[in-house]
Amino acid sequence: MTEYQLPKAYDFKSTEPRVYEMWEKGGYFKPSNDPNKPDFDPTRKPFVISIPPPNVTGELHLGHVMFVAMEDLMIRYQRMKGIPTLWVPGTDHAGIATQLQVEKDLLRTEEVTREELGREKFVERVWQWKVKYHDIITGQIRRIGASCDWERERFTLDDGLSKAVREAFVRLYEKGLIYRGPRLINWSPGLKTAVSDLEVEYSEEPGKLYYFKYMLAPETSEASKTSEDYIPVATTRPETILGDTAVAVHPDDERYKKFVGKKVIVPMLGREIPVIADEYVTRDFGTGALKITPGHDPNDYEIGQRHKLPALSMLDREAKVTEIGGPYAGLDRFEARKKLWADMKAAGLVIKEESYTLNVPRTQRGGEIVEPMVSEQWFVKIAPLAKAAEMAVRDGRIKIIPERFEKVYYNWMENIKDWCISRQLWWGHRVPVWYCDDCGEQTCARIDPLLCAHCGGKNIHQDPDVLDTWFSSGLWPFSTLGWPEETPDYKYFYPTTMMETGYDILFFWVARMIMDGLEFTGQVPFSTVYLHGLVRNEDGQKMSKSKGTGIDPLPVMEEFGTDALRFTLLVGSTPGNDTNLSLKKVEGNRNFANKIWNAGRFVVSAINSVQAAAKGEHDWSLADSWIWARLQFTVREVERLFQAYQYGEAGRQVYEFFWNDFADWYVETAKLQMAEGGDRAFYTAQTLARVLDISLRLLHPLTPFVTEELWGHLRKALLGSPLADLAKDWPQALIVAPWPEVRPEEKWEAGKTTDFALVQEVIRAIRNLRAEKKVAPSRRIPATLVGGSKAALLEEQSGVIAALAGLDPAQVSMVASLPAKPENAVALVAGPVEIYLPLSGMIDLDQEKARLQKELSDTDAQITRLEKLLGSDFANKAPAAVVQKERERLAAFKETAAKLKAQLG
RNA sequence: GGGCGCAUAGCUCAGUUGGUUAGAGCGUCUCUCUUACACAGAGAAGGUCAGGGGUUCGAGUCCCUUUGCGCCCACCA
Repeated sequence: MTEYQLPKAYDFKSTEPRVYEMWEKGGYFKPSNDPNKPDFDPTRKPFVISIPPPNVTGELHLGHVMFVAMEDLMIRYQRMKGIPTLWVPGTDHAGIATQLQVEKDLLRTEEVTREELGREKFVERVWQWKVKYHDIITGQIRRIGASCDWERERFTLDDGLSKAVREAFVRLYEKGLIYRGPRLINWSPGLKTAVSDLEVEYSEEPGKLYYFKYMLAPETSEASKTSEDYIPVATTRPETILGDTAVAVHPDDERYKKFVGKKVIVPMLGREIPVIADEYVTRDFGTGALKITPGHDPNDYEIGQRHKLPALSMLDREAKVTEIGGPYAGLDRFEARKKLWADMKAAGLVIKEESYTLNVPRTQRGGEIVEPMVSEQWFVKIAPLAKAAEMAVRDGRIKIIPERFEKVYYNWMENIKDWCISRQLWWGHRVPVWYCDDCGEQTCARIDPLLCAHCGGKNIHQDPDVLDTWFSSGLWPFSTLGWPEETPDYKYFYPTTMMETGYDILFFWVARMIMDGLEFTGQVPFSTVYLHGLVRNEDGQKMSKSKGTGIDPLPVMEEFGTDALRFTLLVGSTPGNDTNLSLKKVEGNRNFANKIWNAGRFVVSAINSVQAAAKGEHDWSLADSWIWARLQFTVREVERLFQAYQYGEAGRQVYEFFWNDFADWYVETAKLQMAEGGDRAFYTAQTLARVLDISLRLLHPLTPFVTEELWGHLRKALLGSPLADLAKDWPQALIVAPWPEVRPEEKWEAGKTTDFALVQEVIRAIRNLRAEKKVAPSRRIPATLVGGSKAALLEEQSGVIAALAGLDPAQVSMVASLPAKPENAVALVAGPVEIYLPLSGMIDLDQEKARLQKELSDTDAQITRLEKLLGSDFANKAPAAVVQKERERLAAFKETAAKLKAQLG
């Protein structure tokens, strides 16, 4: 006999790393059908996920745990179904984020700026950083249990992906979809780079609306010298007055009609600018007159284009006033605002200031106020790509879950603007364009050129800018598989199956992958997009490192185990909805993992106690049939819910099955059956083992570590026991054990589940009364059960009932009927069963009567309700099955009522 | 300005083709160291499913509307 001394509490700390190493070393993460191997079968359709690559910035957060939990669940489920699965891991160089971190680090530790270090040296330092933090983050992803194929790991800046980026850029360039030019872009003065529209976040902040006078220029003011010699204008950014090139009014605005075509004087600078008419102006906002700064405002820029106004750059890259600002040149934008306003006040040009709530644009990364300015940048002409990407979702080639995000996606695609892809950074893919100093032409090339493609001159230099991080991320699903090469991996695993990520990067990433996938590979990059919600803290606040409201996943995993955290995130969420993580929940799920473990310990000890195999067919007890039926139901439900992407609900169902049905009820009855010994013990151990086995398989995608560990013990225990046959075909590890299927051929019957439910009801009724009457739990009491049509069932189950309800087996009598009501006994009614507990000395007759009376009136209320229901149109219009169900319930209630009435005499 | 989500037990949340006694965990209360587990077991209390209207035999679930909270997009100076 093999004995296992499993520890009382599941020790996840030592188990998790050991189990993960076993998986990784065992090669279980690699696809079962590898196109690079000789036995490759191209007809087997794979299931593929590209990981959302974590940044190499060294911050593990709950978002990572969330996507690993979700994707690992999907991958493990498919893998157990025998489908070749590939989960491609990797990391993202994360241009701005990483460069900022390294810059900060350098300044802190060595007190050098990147400029002092120089580009080449700085980039070297970032690579060093990358190596370090890559190891940290991938170590942490492993720690969460990600079963991805690490041998296929990629980095957005590695050679292969750089080649893919180059290829993509050149193709777009050659197609004319990439262009360079001066445009109004979002400039981050702190980061000193352009950022895309998506990287700008707006926050409501208190500010002021400044009203001032635009004086009419002298030579045209003759006619209205005395009364109307200025146009009142309002602005939230007075410093931009320095860059004004017009004042606009609505063409139909009677107040200002006479000014249109005339000139006004820019305060403090004396420049003359025209008054123009444009329908963009809202008459009833502010003063109804709008100052136009084409160089520093997107709307003004457009108006400027329409009216051919010059766009003056009155701010430089550090947001200091340029020489355009005359006397204010060199001042910071906010100092300039103050000084200019003060000067205007002194000059009598100020009308008033008003409190005003501003919508301030700030950069997503640095957080400082973005300054719109005109700058020479690279852009992708996005409309053609967007159209195709929109269609792919509209025609169903890509499905987004939850569906409501499809609308959001369409809306974005339809209103998309060209994408500014150049960044004035050093860390990233360099723009593959060279400028010729001789002829001035551009050379865009896949391989670094030595000569100008136009004049053949040698004096060429590469564009200093790098590409937006998301430019390379957009290629991720195919670049990681070898594109642009037609590698075996690319041919077999692309297009991928599932894109699972947070809804917050739908535009940043998902949309761009779809556009790029269609453009470069001619195929959708994945067929399903599953968007999970964001993980918030207990108060529902967005977790933020700067605000200190974040929960660090590592200590949580340290305290409660990875399974507990994963299970909490999966079960606590519905697709697309945010979830608040509370440590109480994680603790509860730690308890669940421990429950699994301990139920497993019991099963293993039961297996170990079996002396010999039984011969002949399996003899099913009522409890055996019931638990098996419940298990089959759960298997079917989990399968249905997994298919419908309702992972949380699936988790809840297994949880309930395992804890309530298996651990609380079946294990308790199994103890009695084990005690019988002989064949009964064998069959019971067999049922325990089979139910545990299948439960562990169902749970494995949700709680991989504890299930793997326990399953290993179960397998070993079985193989060393008379039950060895059960496990003889099992694989070495649960991670590759076949996914459970419903097996209806077994000898259980649906009717048995209601029989067991009745037994449970009888037991509960007795327990309930005992607790109510404060009968000591250790006290065994006599009972008489009147079973009516179910008398035989009660007789058969009397052992179970007695043991679980605390009855004295020697004083229990099961009868079909009683000639007379027993004296001095408390009566209970459980369905068709009457229970008499002769609790002499404990009965308060009036109290008893009141209890029964209440039960009767509750039952009568139900009868009345159902009779009314069945007498209504319901009987005609509702489906027959539903009506039938209600009829049966009514009959049951009537029976109970009759019994209760008899009791009350 | 446009769009979306949420509002269910004290707390955190499930409840996905509308089916009639609305569930769980935590917390609370009572009891129990019963040989898998006190990270446990047994029992109990607790909800007019935000308000109003409608559709239907039947609404937590579908439609309209009001209120409150949150998010996304756009960015009227």
